[in-house]
Amino acid sequence: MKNYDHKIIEKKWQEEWDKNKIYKVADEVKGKENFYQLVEFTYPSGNLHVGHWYAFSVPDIFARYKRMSGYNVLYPMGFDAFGLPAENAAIKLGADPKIWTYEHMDKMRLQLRSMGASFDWEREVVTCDPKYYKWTQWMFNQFLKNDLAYRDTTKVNWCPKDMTILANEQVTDGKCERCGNEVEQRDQEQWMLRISKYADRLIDDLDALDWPLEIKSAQKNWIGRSEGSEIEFEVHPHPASPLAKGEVPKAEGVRVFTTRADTLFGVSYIAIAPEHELILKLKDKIENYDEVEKYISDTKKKSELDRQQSKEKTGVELKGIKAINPATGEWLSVWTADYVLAGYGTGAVMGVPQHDERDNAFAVKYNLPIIDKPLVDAKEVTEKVGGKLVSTYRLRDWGISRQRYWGVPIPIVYDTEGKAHPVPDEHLPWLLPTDVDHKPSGVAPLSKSKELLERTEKIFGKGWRPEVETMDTFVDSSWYFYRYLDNNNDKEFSAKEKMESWMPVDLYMGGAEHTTMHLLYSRFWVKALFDLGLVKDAEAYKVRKNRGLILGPDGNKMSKSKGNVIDPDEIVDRLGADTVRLYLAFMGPYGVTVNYPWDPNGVVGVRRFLERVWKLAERITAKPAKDFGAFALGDIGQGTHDSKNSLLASQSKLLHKTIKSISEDMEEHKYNTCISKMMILLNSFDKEEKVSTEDFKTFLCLLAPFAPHIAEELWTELGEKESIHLSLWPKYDENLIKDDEIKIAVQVNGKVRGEITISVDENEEEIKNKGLADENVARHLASKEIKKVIYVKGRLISIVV
RNA sequence: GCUGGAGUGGCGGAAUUGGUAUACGCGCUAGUCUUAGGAACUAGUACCGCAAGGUUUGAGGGUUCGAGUCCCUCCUCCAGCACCA
Repeated sequence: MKNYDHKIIEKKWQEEWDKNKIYKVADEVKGKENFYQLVEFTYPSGNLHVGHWYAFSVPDIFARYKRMSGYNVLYPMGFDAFGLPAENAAIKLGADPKIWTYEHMDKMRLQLRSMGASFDWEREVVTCDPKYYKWTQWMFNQFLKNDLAYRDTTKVNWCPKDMTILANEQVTDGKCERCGNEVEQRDQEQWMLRISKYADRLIDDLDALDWPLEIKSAQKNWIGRSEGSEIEFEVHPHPASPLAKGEVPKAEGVRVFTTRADTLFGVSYIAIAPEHELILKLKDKIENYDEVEKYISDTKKKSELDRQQSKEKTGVELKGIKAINPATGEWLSVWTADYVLAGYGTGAVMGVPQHDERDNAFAVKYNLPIIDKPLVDAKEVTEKVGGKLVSTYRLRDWGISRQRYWGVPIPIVYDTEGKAHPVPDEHLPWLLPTDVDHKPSGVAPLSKSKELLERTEKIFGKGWRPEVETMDTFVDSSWYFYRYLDNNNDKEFSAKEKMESWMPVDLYMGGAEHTTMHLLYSRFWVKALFDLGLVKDAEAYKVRKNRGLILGPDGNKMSKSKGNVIDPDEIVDRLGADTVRLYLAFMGPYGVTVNYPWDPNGVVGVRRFLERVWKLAERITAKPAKDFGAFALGDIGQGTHDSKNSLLASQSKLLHKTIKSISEDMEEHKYNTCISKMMILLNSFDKEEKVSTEDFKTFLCLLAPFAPHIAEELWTELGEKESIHLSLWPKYDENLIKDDEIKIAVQVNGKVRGEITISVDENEEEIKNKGLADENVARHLASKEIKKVIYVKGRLISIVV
């Protein structure tokens, strides 16, 4: 046998598996249960990093384990191919975003294949393919018809120099991250999806899901339901104000939202958001309107993030107007303050310095009364003052419009009056035009496409114009898992019977960073489809596991500037895909959000393990010596385990114990301990003079999900004709793992003082006596009086003196 | 600040879920082999101590025959959210 040359065997088997299509998945297989394992598909950045390996090759271990355990496993892969990097390449390098993206996908497909993962590539999904986004647009149309999509104005960060909208994270200290220019808040019309309508169900349906609690609570907090009261306070021009001119003050109402209606008697002022409509309405009655106006325009300069982060409370009193506390009839001053957010609740709060920290800070700063009144029943008082009990949410509707090129065109056209109409289904996919200039100019790139305009006029009539916005890429990833099931269907987004056989997803593994965005958007999307009768489940993911990050060797996040980036291609080239897979799985348990640093020595240690497996195989395949007789290597079948043969019996015992515990750890995604148990087994095999071929083959089966190439190679060397990956996961024999004799500890006052060997059928009294008789134990008992002797079955004896 | 998670050798981590703490791997030390070794193999390796023995799971307390695991107080780190009324 040759040396372990990963380059040769990995290439060979990847080609062989491809050729024989061993990972091709049928929708139904007689006698097998379907198992749908999903991982978040990747953006085609053009280069696979260690994070991708961790995200895809480690879950592949589980997919392979499930397949060997008799399930019909679907483990698909695709590309989330729309998005900003392609467009930035277009702006910077003059690249065509489509060509850029498709070239990157070609490159990444090769890199992904080098993992030796068991993806069924025939089911690949690419979100920028018109065959895919036709259905994204179709779903948008469905939502539009059912009042789940609407047009509204929202505030966005606008960089006047770059003439582009910025995400919150692209704004630092109110300045554009790229050019350093001051960022403005600008009103932007956009298409919105009514995720807020689903807020209650998105919270309540979490209960039935088998998801980690931390994800559930993160989503709950994100949605942020709070139950409280809406109470109206009358607002009057104050009779004493010179602007009131003796008129009978006319009342306006300001509704406040509070979770503490029980503190209504302690209200000392009212504060409204600077954007609140009341300010304009009472413009004429506000004595210090100039000052108020200045405060409002100052507020506009701050991003929402800045407003929320500043610790300092600021505000301006609206002089000349007062509010009345509906419970007490007392006059209250009215303020505008930027700590009150227009988008949350009603955009107005009642200030209760006695019971709220922020209100207290505000009251102290502006010298407002701090009123200490007894609490009342919240429900009762709400009703008494004519308020109502309501829930309010932190979650806002989802704005899906982007003024970008490389995305799904929103399938809307406007008639000559400017009224919006959906592009009828027969014209879908509503294609992304190609004749655009990518240079940012302050308007959406699609507005410069002649082709799109001509298409629109040709179909709908002269004077009609197309929507020029594209969709947020979170839309694309909200439903991709349905498309894997039926990726070539041009009649439906996915056939009902295919969804019937596969959905919901049995296991969804992904990054913790997607907990509140992707995962929540997708849950909303599924519920909307469900309500429209388009899918059969209101939740798509039965089990979700989040994963952590792989850090650089220095314990920091990998980044080019820190120079701590591990290049997987280089390591795969040097040590092999099997080694990288095994090492990533060995670092720690999967499915917990813990970050592990990459240890360049650790990965070599794992390679060593595979080398030793290879050497053991060499011993086994070597020509058996003639006089080995009944024990000849390679000659012992699984049926020949015989307790009279002590050598093989002890070997089998460990083997079967290992099968049992690896199977258990697999189910909990503790791949690290699976590997350590394989190492222990190998250590024991190495010490044996003889190892049966059957036992070694069983070992290879355990190894196969982790290191699929080397396992396949050695399996074939041992004469097997069919792929190891199509064989069955080993079963353990309950009788073989039973111990007749076990060692138990003997404690004196909680400290281990001895160890005795007992046989399983010994009775408790005998065992206790044996323990007391142990030499070292007896020494510690000395002449002390024994108060109690406790025997924990099969574990220990505890003696109390 | 709030919420969630976590603190175990020099390092990544293990611990049958309240029952012999430190499995497995890395690193380190010594040795064997070698022209050489950043290879391979063998042995050792939680800490203190020559030893007997003692100590140890972020700190302190508690429950228990027995606590890394349960309870209370505190400290530190990580993640998410953050003036949410």
